[in-house]
Amino acid sequence: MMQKPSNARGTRDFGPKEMVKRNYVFSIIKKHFERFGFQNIETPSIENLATLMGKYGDEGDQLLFKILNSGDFLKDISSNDLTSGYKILSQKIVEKGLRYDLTVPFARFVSMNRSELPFPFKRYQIQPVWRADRPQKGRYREFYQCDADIIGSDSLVNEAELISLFQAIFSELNLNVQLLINSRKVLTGLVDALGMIDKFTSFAIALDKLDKVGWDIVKNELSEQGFEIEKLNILKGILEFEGSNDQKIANLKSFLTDSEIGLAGLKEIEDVLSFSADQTNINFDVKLARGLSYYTGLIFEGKAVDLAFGSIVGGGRYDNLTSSFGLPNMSGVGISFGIERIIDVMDTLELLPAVDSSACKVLFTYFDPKGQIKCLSLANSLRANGISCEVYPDITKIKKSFEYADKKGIKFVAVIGSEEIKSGLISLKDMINGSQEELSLLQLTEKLS
RNA sequence: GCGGUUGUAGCUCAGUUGGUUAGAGUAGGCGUUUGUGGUGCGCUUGGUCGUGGGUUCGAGUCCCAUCAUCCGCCCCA
Repeated sequence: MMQKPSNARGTRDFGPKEMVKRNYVFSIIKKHFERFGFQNIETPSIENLATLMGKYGDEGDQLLFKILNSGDFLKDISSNDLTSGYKILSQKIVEKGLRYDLTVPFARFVSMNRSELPFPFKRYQIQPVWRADRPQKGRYREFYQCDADIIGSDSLVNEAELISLFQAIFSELNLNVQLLINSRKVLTGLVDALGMIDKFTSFAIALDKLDKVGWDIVKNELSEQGFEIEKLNILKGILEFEGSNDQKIANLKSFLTDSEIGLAGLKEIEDVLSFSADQTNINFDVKLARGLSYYTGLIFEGKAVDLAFGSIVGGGRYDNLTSSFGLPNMSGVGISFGIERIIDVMDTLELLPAVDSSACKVLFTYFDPKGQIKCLSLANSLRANGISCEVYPDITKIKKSFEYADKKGIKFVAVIGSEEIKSGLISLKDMINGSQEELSLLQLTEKLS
């Protein structure tokens, strides 16, 4: 019996129409990556599980897709192993996993190729990643990440370049965005000033959801962690402070006077902003925390202004990404474009092209075997001149080929019948306005070039 | 991992308190004086009602389970 086919959970097919839209966004991002001097690399979909495990926290480890060993994966398993729980057992029958992000494979790559790469090394990578997450709106089990990183330089010029890159890409995509920036050091300074330096992670997680859940919930969560109410009230004033980036920095300076690291963070933000000629869509936001634990310096996050859709860009500076692969002291900074969400947002705002600019321009059609042969050779002449075209494959009612061209959005149909073969001309019909004209091959080539 | 929503034709959905051969629109196919598409008209192919159990004389409709879906939460892009 035939069973109804379906996609694996959380995965999607992309038909020709979707691919036109996706390729449009991908190509613009790729173009700007290269314009800023980033070099393309790819890494395998499959990594050794040892490379991936422990890099994303306990939650992340659970979301890794694991690949069962091939062959008789049970041959070395004892009955004792079978009763010791899935965690122990899976270590013995699973050695590989699907990549969870592009950053960790990149770190492995840099560590392995350190002697051959030019440093600072700037790479970009656009590949799918997999997470065994529960799918939701804007969240899939297979999705593309689109990362650009600079590793091996701690200059703030790199941060400034990434901000320029961000602005260049969204300017061309014509999507209205805002970039929030902050520094992990400022956050550290804040926890320090609150006297709770050992609670940094809980503090960052609570702060990160302030916009979503409101101050009261964040306050309760922090006071349960042991933060003092009076100090939290002072914090509230800082978080709610409104003004220009410079005013916010000045305001925080007075609060962080005793925190060396906090002031250093503020200085970094000042410096990076001073590199940026256009600051209209850049906002210093103390509330920005970002979940990933490997960030150590400046962090940033991009959001669409016209549509609430979560963050569509994330990034920041990290100091020790490659140290777990045996390459210490490599400072890097990276930006990741959430391309699936960018596409979703732009699709909703109807900013994506509906027609394929690379589509065929002409469909050749005919009535008999003589016309068929003629069409094949005419098509190849056009192709030799860089014009994309196709030949309708079947001898059938001519109407069929017109419907086909219409559905595929092919703009012209060239008809070759006995009259055309006799005259040596081509009847070319414009499918948009319905007009028809007779052209020589030369005229046709010129018309479509 | 937790809570809720929804599963009927390729797609969007209707289907009254359980009651004969499960409907519509749209898409697809064929035709509409055969060398011309988009709009019209006529005909027509598609469904063991997500799957598996149960209650009943009788289940698309009620109950249980399971899978999928979408929406929240955790987390994340």
